[in-house]
Amino acid sequence: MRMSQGVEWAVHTLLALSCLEDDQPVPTATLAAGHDLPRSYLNKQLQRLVKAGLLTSEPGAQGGFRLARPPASITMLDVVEAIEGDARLFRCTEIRQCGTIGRHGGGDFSVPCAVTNSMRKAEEAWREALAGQTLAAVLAEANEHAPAMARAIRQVFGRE
Amino acid sequence: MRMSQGVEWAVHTLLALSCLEDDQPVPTATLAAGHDLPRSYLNKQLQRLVKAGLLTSEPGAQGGFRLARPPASITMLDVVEAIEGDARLFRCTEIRQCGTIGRHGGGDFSVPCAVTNSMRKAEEAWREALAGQTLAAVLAEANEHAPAMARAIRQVFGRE
DNA sequence: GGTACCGTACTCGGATAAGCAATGTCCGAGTTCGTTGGG
DNA sequence: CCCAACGAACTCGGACATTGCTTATCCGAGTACGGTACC
Repeated sequence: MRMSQGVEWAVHTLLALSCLEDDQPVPTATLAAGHDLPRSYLNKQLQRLVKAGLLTSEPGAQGGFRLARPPASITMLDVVEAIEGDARLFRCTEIRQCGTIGRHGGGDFSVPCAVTNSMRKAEEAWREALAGQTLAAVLAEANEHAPAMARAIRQVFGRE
Repeated sequence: MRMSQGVEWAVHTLLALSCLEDDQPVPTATLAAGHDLPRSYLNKQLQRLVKAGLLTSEPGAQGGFRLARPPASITMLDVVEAIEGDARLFRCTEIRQCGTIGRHGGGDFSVPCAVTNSMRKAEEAWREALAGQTLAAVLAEANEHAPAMARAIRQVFGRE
């Protein structure tokens, strides 16, 4: 049970895009070089962010990606769901209904399984914690310990 | 990012063992038949529960597994960690230090990455929610909608 | 000189392989129980 | 009749294949820009 590495890449890439003050798109190659990531694979993650409505893409020369929404309206949950999908961590296969116990135990199978309920509660706590943190908040915390980063990004991306 | 199916098996198996009132061990074959699970693979999960101190095992004829602690002192987090390991969902690879941005951005790399902090907070909320639910509580909820289950389990396991 | 056309370079996008962990299966070491032979 | 030794059956435990997903890569479709020929 490990989160895809693409989530880390996506968040850092979104943070970098958040530091830009203009709206010019940034190509995958530049974003990948920004953190030494494989270009083509990063591109796949960015495509997912586009499908989720977090980025917009521009084809052709001088094309690339740009934020579709302000960082304050993008939550960590948005990013995780964009990359990982909205499937839940715990998938109930209803084994309570199977086997000798399931056949002889009876019970009301229309109500959710107690095990599933328990797992679902914990997962909701996780999702709420993710939804409560915006990209802007994470960026603010990052800037505390790396105040020069935003400007460096603009320079590396050829914005200044 | 999907939780191993073994977690579901482990919880249901622990619940079944919680319904027994004596301390006689139950072999893997019986537990597997209880929910129509592959016997050998379930055995692998049970081994992990033994290593985690949730079960004790008895070799030889009339051997099997029994609970090592009362259900009220076993939390959902214990079970998840026993099966999945204690590794965190999000693994930071410190890409903030890599690439053109990492090299030019500077900043204090001794403090944890802001992205990691954000993910860690959410994960802690998840773990606390899991730790706040005991096996006994889940069993109580299950008994509400399946009051005959406990006795059926004892019968199927040859206890009555 | 201005404009329309064309070629080139660059971009995203999805289709296509490789690696690794989760899943599933098998056989061996060890223990208990029943049996049998002896006292 | 009681006890000890033996054999067999049963159990866990870990080593060995297989599947699915994550990771990684490549090439094609489409677009913007620069140059060039024409009006």
